[in-house]
Amino acid sequence: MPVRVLLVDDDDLMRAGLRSILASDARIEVVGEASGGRAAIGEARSLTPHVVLMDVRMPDLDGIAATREVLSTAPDAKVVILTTFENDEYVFGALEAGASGFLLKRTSPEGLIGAIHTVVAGDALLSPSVTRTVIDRAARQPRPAAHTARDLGRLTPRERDVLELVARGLSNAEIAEALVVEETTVKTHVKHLLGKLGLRDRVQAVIFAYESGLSTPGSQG
Amino acid sequence: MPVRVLLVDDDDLMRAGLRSILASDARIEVVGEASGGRAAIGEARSLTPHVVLMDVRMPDLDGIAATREVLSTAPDAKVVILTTFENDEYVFGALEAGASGFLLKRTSPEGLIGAIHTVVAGDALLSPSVTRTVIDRAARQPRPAAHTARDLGRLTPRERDVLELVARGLSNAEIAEALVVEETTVKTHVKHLLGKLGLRDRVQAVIFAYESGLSTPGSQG
DNA sequence: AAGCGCCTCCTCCCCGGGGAGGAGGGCGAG
DNA sequence: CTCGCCCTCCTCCCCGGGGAGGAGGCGCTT
Repeated sequence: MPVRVLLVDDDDLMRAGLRSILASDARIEVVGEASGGRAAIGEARSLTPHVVLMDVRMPDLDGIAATREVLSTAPDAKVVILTTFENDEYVFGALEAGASGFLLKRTSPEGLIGAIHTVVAGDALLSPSVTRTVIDRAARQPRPAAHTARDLGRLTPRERDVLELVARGLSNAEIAEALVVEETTVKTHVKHLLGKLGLRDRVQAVIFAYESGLSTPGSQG
Repeated sequence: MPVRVLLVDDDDLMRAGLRSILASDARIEVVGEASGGRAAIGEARSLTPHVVLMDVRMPDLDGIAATREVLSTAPDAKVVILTTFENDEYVFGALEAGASGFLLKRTSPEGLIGAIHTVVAGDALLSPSVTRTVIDRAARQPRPAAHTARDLGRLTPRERDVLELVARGLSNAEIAEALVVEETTVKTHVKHLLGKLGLRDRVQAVIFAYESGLSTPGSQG
């Protein structure tokens, strides 16, 4: 039974190239292609590939977000990021999204084929130069976080107020009391900020607050 | 100019085997051997190898400590850990000590030779199965702190598991899936841990996790 | 004047989550 | 052996919170 592979890249030529490289291994079958993140999500669902080779930079939805989506609907699939750029944001974004591999496009054809078999075996793999940066973060952990500030900027002042209180563990009723508005108003603000930040519920909002630096450990008892 | 390599392993046969493998590559020269950590430190100083292949389990001084010592006196040297055991303590100990690679002894001869050239190029490299654990730690993050131990200590292991996933923003259903138990079981654990910690709901549990150091900013996206 | 974003508030609806209480099995300590 | 803790799972119940949709007022820009 061959390994089912889905190719995701906005560049037609790149997909064709990958297809021809993978054709050299009889244990690998390319079951489909997608030229964007949105399409990839649909294809991943309908084609049930074992491995998704995913580009990062794509017009409609980037590879990181697409990876997150694909894995949420198909947790058994393995996603290998394939990109030209070695970029910390990409690397950690991809890994946090659940990617099993992060390869640079300068990888050899044999390396790519080997990578596919490696991830189906349940192991992970990174390009050597990427490994360096990952190790640095695993050994001692700094923290970048740049895009979260941008997301916060999308919130209105009132929404930020509410988020802050949500992150303190207050209920909607308590927030309403604190801000001297009705509870329904609070619910509206919460609804909006969850939507803007792409979060499911207030639990994830608390996590977001801490991860983005809006809240910090020690800021309360 | 060949790559100068120092072999460190308490097993004579292993050193002989490594020597013969490396002999197949003309770009590599084995300049010395050591059968223990203490000896390795001295040899590394006098022989100025580019790469040290270091075993972990050794009688007098283990490979992790030896790595730390070697690199403190010869920061330009690259240390590659070579071990039979894939052990989290070894892996992170080695990486924190500054090792450039962590290979299992089941690595192929070609892989070993490739590894040496990889690290001299300034890159790092891990065995695939090790990569998996390193990624997990780089993506999510590390350890509880000491002062939470009192409160956390009141929780059963299972309750701590659940708290950790609650703090990641998972719903009860998702936690159930992750732990392979029924949702009702998860609800029971959640109920108990909330009671023990004196918290009202899972939102406050997330806050507790961050404030206590169980979760840390940077541990997720 | 028209349009837009923000804040405020509303209703209807549904679900996830937490409370209460109970039950069986495994396992270690006394 | 028995007691007690832990893990597992169950039912019944209720409420908080989030989704959908709408509305009025205010102040900004065009």
